[in-house]
Amino acid sequence: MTMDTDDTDPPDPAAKPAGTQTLLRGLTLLEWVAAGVTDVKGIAAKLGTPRSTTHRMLTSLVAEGYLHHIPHKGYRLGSKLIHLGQKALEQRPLVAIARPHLESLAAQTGDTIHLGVAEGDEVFYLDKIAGTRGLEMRSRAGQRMPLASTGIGKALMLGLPVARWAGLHGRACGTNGAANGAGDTGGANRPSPPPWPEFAARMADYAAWGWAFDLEENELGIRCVAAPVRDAGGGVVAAISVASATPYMPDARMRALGPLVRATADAMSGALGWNAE
Amino acid sequence: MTMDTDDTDPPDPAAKPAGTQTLLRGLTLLEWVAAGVTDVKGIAAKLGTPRSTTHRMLTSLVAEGYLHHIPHKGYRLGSKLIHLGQKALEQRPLVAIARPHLESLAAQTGDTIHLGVAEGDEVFYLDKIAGTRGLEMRSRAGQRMPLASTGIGKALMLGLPVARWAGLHGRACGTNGAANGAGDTGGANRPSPPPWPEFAARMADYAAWGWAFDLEENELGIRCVAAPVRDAGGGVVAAISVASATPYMPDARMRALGPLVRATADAMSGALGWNAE
DNA sequence: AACGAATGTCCCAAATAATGGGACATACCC
DNA sequence: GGGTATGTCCCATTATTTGGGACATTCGTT
Repeated sequence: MTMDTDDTDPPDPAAKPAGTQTLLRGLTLLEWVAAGVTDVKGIAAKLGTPRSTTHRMLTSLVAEGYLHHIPHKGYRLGSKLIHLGQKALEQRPLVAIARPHLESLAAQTGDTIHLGVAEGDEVFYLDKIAGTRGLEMRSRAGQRMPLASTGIGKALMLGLPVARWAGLHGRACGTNGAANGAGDTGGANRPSPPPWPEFAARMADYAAWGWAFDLEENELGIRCVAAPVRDAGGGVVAAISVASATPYMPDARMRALGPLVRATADAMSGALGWNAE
Repeated sequence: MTMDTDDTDPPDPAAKPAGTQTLLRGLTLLEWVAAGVTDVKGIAAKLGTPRSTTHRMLTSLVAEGYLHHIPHKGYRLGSKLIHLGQKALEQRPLVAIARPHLESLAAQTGDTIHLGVAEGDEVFYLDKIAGTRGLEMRSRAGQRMPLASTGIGKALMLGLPVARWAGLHGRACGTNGAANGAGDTGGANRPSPPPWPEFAARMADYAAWGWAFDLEENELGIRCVAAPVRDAGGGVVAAISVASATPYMPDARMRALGPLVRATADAMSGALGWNAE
């Protein structure tokens, strides 16, 4: 038979303590179809249900739009699933999903944690957990910053076409608060990112590592390590970062933090449906 | 955004000829959650099942990852649905075939590109490539819209019998969200298509040209140019469109875009086995 | 601090809803 | 034309669900 997508894909070996056999079976059926089993016979086999029963479910699912039936070609996932999937994405309160991970990271590092997404050419902070090191960063959820001048921003840029990097870099250098509605916090002398050649070189490294640094390029005295968070589509939808005062962030510690931050970001990605492939 | 707990959203009033009550109920439950009903009581009400039964299904669905349960906040769609939704998209060969063409169009125009198919009296968006003009359209894959009120929809109508045009036009005017599964997020004041005589006249032009326009008839400030995609059988199976804010879409540009969009659509048709007669 | 509303949990007897074994008619593949 | 995978229907049997209720909790409000 067609050895398409291998077997053993969506096993769903779990024990069913439930009292909803039919529902769960149907759902499992959908998963097998998602895994590439498209013929009645195969599905019945995977499910362990007789042809009769299997076919009945199949028909119902098609009638409701959860499956698409191509006469003599087999079954495919239907458009209702596309719709639900999209809704699921929308409903996912990123902040809520992220919280536990952020807290875990905060607990492990003791530093300030940020969660942000890209909005236009800027980072938009969605959440923040203050560090326990005494000093407080004046960042806050709801704030914006140029993408190219923050750790989170650079992590987010890893998900953008490389062609845009130069432009974003330029914006971060020149535009020091142009038409930015946000009342600037204070110090007018914001540091600038390094010149383009070096910036590009660093970004290349960050891309290779899977996490990014910020070496006092945005705020003097503050360094941070960030990593991108991906969703089911593989696109970067957010980024998280661990930031602290330079004294607490020697080079060695930053290098050590990289894998940890990335691992946390990846865990979040998983919660969003991402599958490393 | 805020998930207004609308009513009348995903009714699914259909008659259940099936022999799979439990499965269908569970699926309907998912749809209500997608529509924004997040509390047990509300769901039970919508479903017409007792608290006991409802809760049992809820628990099973959560256990399987189809729902996400936030302790005292209610239920949300789970990540398994995000996954299935993604797979559903992947399984549509059309999406895969279309991608490169859409990307090419996006690169050439810099605007937002959409791919959609007809489902009943509506357009079903399958894919979208956001434009590079900064502004973001709130459309998304998995969404539905009346056929007669979008550029893609009109392009799709070119493949339907002329006899149905009037009916579809009427539906787009009157029905402001009938049994539409999409919880509409915003303004209730959606523009209407032009009166029938003029609508018909324009459609005739579109048919002659091989592409269609949308002049802020669906969304104020948004104009678009669309063209139908045909398969080997010659039937219209999908449509693509280039959309942007009115300032970027002066009449002259729309006229120029027509041939380009159509050429891209034809290229896709070719990939699907279509041969211009 | 107390109270009411909404939920999370468990039980269980009844009966409804799903099961699965078959018989047939078709549509394809070779 | 023979073989095979499916689409369709039936039906008696029984396993699967159902749904009413009692409690323990938790939360928001008074």
